[in-house]
Amino acid sequence: MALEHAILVSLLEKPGSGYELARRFERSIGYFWTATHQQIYRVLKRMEADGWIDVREVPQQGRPDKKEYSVSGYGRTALGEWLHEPIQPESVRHELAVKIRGAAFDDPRALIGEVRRHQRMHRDQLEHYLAGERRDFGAVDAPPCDGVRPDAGRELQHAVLRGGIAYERMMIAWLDDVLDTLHRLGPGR
Amino acid sequence: MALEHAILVSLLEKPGSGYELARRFERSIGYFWTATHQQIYRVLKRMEADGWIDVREVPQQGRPDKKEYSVSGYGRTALGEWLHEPIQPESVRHELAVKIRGAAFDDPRALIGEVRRHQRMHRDQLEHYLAGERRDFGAVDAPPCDGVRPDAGRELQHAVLRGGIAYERMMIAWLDDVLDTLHRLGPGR
DNA sequence: TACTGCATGTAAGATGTTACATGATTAC
DNA sequence: GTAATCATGTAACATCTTACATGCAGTA
Repeated sequence: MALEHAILVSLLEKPGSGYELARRFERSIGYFWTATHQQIYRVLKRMEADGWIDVREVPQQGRPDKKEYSVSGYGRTALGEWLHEPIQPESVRHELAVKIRGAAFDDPRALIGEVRRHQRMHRDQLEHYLAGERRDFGAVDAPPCDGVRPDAGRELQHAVLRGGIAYERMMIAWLDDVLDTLHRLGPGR
Repeated sequence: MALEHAILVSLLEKPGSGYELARRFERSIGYFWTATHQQIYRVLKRMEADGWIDVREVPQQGRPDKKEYSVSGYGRTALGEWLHEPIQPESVRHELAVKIRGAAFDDPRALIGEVRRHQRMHRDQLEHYLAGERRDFGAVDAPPCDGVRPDAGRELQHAVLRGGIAYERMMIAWLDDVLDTLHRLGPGR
């Protein structure tokens, strides 16, 4: 029941159409919460019916008109309430871990290519995050100047991005470990 | 479409009933793939109908009879095929990350307690993993003796466990970073 | 007597995925 | 002309979650 809330956060950061939200869920917020455009349109309708968001028809030239959604006061309250609720344990799905354990019943070395492929994807994602960090948060971490209030949104987005970076680095290192293990084991049973 | 395969792996490691599988999905394999007993019973039925698993009625004394499932040759083939398929990108859901970004539109400091709670849970999970590692894989990493074939299943389970350990350590460190950030930001807008 | 563990299920509803559908503009 | 981008949706199906349901044995 949190796609609604992810959408609220995204619309508070910047109002936009269903299409634009779908694009954001392919990057940025999508690194921590995925959704397809079909889901988004369905949920936007419900949120509008519930009064969490307002719509504004935006006529455009050279491209189809769009509906720009923004968060209503009511939606903001709903987000606040959600923020104060404790999170319940998330359901985990690490398909690669299941495959690694399954490899014991097959030829373990057959997984090597797949693990390498994943490692490459994680390296790419890390590069992507680091490029984003350089672009959006600069290379130097300037110490906060006295009297200058740090921008909470920016700081928090950066903190989340640092989490993504730490995750990718951890995965790359772990997959090195897995590759070592797979190489040590001979051909399967 | 991978709960089937997680069940195949678990049943290959050790045959068992639906109830026992449900318990395993609360520990061990459950650290990488979650499932409730309702899901498990439903999928076991389908797998049996598809001939992936065999059932054996086991009468018991002092407790209800159970159905012990084990993987058939056909199921083993299905697992092998799945192992050779490339994994497609998994859908991510990090509710805490969404909340952290959302905190910019509320009082960031209100999240501190929740973040601390998560950090405690990750510390507990780390302790749990480390205890399991000591118990199941011993404190010393004995160098492989010549001629002694390492047990693939054991080695791979250990590799997956090391992944869990690395993940928890990364999360604990990142949440320290997040706590620093939340403290630096004053009360919300 | 009440609770916990073992053991198996059904049913309803929410959510997520995949495929289909339309139509204009812009770039190659 | 062909493909990609912008923009919005519907429909069917699969999966997941939550609640309900049963019944016996052992323990506090």
